[in-house]
Amino acid sequence: MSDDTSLWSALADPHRRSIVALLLERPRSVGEIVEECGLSQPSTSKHLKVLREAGLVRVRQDAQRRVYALDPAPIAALDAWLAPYRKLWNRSLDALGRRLDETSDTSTEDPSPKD
Amino acid sequence: MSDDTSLWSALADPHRRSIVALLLERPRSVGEIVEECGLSQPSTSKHLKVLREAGLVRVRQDAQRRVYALDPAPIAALDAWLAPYRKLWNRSLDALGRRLDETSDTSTEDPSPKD
DNA sequence: CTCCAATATGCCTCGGCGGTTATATGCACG
DNA sequence: CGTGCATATAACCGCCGAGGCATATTGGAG
Repeated sequence: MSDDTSLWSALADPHRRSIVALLLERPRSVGEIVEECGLSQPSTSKHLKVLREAGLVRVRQDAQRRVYALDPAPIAALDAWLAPYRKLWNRSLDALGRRLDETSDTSTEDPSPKD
Repeated sequence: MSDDTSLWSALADPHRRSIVALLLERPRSVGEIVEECGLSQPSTSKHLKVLREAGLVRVRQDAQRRVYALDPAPIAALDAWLAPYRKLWNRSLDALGRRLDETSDTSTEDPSPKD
């Protein structure tokens, strides 16, 4: 059930955004995630449950370990939500940039999210 | 300044997302917003305060009315946050068989969304 | 079968959020 | 100056979410 609200509220938590950022690098087991973001194991498991129910992550069972990985679909949904607004800020950036420069590409320059 | 968390949690509420969507069409006074999304006036004012403090909206005072309008900057921040993940799901779409001739730049290449 | 390691889940507490009602503030107008 | 409209704020309350601790569950090793 990945309705928009569960997706947004899943990402509203900074710890969960950290987890998502971790999983962007590579899939990880719960233990790794616990160690990386310094939360307790039960708390981490709960966050992972929220992310799971929001459709943001998937689990693969490997012996006793459970390896979590990002599911790109909800990210795409976010992107779709964002699309109309992107027009808006492109427009206003354009209005600004008209006086500044011709740099129309102010987008993806950030290789690593730290959040 | 609006940290990421206040931005995300501001958008985590469906009513606030409705308000933002309303303001995407055009700036509106509080009364209009109240009428459109069916909330009470105090509740609406609170939501607007949250959006204001997240930097998502700005106010212009017009006599007794206060006209709210979208500020595109935080939307751009969201877009920036999304960028690394967008690469991910582009990749997976590719894995599904889509042949995207992307060179190395999967950034905003002006998708020209239709109205 | 038993024990252990890895993870999930239940209960409890607490702080914050969203809603409502009542009230304050600010501005225009007679 | 007082009245009325538009909006913000205060005070209060119910609820949900996040964290901690203890415990259940599951799979593997011996």
